[in-house]
Amino acid sequence: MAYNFTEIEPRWQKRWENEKAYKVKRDASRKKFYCLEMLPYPSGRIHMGHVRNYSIGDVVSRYLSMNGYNVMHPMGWDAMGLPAENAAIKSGRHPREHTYDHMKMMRSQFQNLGFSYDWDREIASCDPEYYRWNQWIFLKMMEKGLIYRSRRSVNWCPSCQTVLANEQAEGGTCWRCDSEVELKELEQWFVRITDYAEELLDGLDNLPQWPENVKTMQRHWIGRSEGSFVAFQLDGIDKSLEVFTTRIDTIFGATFVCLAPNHPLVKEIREISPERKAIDEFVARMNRMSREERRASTEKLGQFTGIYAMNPFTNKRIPIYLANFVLMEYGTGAVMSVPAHDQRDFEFAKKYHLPIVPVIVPKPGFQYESELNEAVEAIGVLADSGVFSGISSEKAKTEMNEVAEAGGFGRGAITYKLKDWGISRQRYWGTPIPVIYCDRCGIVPVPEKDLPVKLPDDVVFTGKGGSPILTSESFLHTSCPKCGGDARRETDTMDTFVDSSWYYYRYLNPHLDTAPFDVDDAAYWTPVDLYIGGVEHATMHLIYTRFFTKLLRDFGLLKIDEPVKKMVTQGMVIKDGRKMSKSLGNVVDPDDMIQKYGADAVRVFMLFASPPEKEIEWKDQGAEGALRFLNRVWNFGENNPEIVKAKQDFEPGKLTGKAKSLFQKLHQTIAKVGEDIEKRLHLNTAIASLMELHNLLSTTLPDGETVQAVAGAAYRDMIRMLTPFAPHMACELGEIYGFDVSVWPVLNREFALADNFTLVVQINGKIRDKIEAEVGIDADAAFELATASERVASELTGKNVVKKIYIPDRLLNLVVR
RNA sequence: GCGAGAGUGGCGGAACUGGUAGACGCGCCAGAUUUAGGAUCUGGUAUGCUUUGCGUGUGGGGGUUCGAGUCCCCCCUCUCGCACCA
Repeated sequence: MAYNFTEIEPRWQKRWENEKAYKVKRDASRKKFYCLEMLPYPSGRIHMGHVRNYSIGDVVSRYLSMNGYNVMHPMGWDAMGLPAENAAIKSGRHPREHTYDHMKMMRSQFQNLGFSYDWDREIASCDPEYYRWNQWIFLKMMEKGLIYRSRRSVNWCPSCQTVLANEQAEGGTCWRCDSEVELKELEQWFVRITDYAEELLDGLDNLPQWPENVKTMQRHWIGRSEGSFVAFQLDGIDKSLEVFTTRIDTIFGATFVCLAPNHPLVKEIREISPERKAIDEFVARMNRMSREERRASTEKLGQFTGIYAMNPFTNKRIPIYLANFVLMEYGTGAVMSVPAHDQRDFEFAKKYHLPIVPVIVPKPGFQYESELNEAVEAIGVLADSGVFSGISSEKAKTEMNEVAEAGGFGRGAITYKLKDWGISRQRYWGTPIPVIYCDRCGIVPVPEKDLPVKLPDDVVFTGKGGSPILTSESFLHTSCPKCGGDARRETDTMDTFVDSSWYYYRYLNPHLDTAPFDVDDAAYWTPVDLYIGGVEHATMHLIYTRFFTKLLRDFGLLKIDEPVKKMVTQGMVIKDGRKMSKSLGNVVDPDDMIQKYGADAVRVFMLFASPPEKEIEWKDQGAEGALRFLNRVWNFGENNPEIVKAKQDFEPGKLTGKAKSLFQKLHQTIAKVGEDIEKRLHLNTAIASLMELHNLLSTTLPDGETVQAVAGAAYRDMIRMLTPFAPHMACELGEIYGFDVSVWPVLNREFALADNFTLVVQINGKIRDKIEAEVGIDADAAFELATASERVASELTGKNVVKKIYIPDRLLNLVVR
């Protein structure tokens, strides 16, 4: 019978499902492996990126299971979020129905690919039994003082009267009605992730198995910087203004101060300023500028406020400006400007004709020109800096911090670019934030026993008039847990990044109703040994999830500091050199491909085309090639059943000739495939070496019983090694020919050693001959062999061999003069 | 601009610690089989030349070394990330 994947694949899929073939339990007697892939958003259809991501994880899971590991390999759904809510606005269907339909469709697509998930552990983040633990964690954080409320601006559509997500406000207009989007400030909930900034940064050093680029991106994202806060007294009002600087050593060169246009002090300054009108105009102008406009231009724009500040070190009066390049989000939203030593300040000073005073000598003997062309940003030795003149920048930083601290006008400090995590969303399809507002008691957390706070069903999805939750009377009105009086529920829901920050712990006990997960199970299964997903999550998700692990550890639930031992980011699947997208019309549908080539061939191609971290270009011809390979393997069995079933009655040590080299190749392949999967995850070369083995097997004509017996053994082991890649076909072949494909072949390195090698003879580094030689010969023997070659000998006549370099079992290089 | 990574046949890629560059596959060419096509099988496939051989060749230039795709320096190109972070 020809290889018929259409019949074979569904049959095995059904069998795996019925047998719960991939169900796992905690088992202290076995070594565990937690293999995790990023859970998908249930969009309804899987795409090639999913196929690739999950195929990689499936190979590792199956391989390690075959090697005796107790492998946890779960799957679930990142099921909350905006798309379902948008669909509800369009169709009127409840997001829940929509989402569960999608999950069902995608689950069956995953099953069509033959992935080895323990479906009994499936989770969906929209299930109240899941998100109640988001709420539980929120309450714990509240208890620990890690939650606070603050104002933050959101995109607001004045016509729909609703908050818009960034992607709904692209281009500055509302996605539904095209009105111009405004910024509106709302009270929102924040998590103090910055309390963990230091640990999140330092922890990166303990993750040797994470890609360097991901760690670098996280370091930049966290953005630690050491510097100083310094307060500048305002002239004329009893107020001071705090700046952050990393270069307090240059403070004697500070000739002005700049504020972010939205700095809170601006309101007070304008009251007393003679420049009030100009200030208002400038602020309005800045507010009109969109994010893109700001990003596009590096032109320095500023406005004098008419007010002055006192430099606490020089006691000189310097002007205060508003400047477009000062960001309210970072530091204090105010900077001291030292144009001689900071390029931005320099450009600003040039434009507004402000004095430029150098106070750092970068190198001994350095002379400043009368007019600078650019700022001198290097550190060096201080000059014209009062008592600090003559000391180094580094020393000055320490001493000036001390002086500032003693004088009560400053201190050394560390700031981060990482900001506290705003988790409020004015949306329906998310986890309700478990808080109640009472007129008498204020903000009251929902008691643990009342969890989960479920999303209401009596809501209307119009896309107008704020969050749909506001339309639910039953949800809105409640009683205060403290005083029992009338109260109102919080209507904000959580950012869905909360859901995905800890889901892999819930897989351990998806139905536990007394805790998010069992502490002992966590001690056994965690950390995740291998996590595979897209690089696009290098910062947000992968920082949040590290943060949650540290939180849960501090709540006493975990004993680990980091959630993931080895992280792998896989590259995109592209088509015609471009990202697959609906608008380009180049989307390849996995279902179509499975139908055409079978799941096994699709998997093999996806893994064979490229190493995981690289981009991969989908090509039908590539999948055809993979199918051809599988076909050849199948047909070998079909055409040679007596070989495949041949008994393994030979002594490996006594093999000779073809039988011996085939057996060597087999063991070389076992070694190679194992290493490629385990150490480097280079599944492409693993598959290549299986192809090589098959090529040798099919060209080694079975002449004689011993060769036949070895060929049979080689074929069976080859099928076993194919199981992680093409599980349906491998299982089918195992069943047809009656051998077990659930155990990985045993490697014997001794058998992998060849008897002969090709001795490469070089003269002065150029290859002059290649000679068959016995493994293990010494340099003299190699030299003798080489000189016995006519070609080498002719090159040597009349010349002296100055040096012989022999690399055992590889190469002999003769240096000749 | 800053940071990270990558440049190897017609294409995807291999070469793991400096030691035979191009494994494996795709495509292409030739042959076998076939009425034909498809499928399958066999062989070939970096490049130049005066082709039993010799030379050149891993983005370009230099260097270290007996020996460099691999290490070092300079330059070019591309991809990704960050982007006025004081």
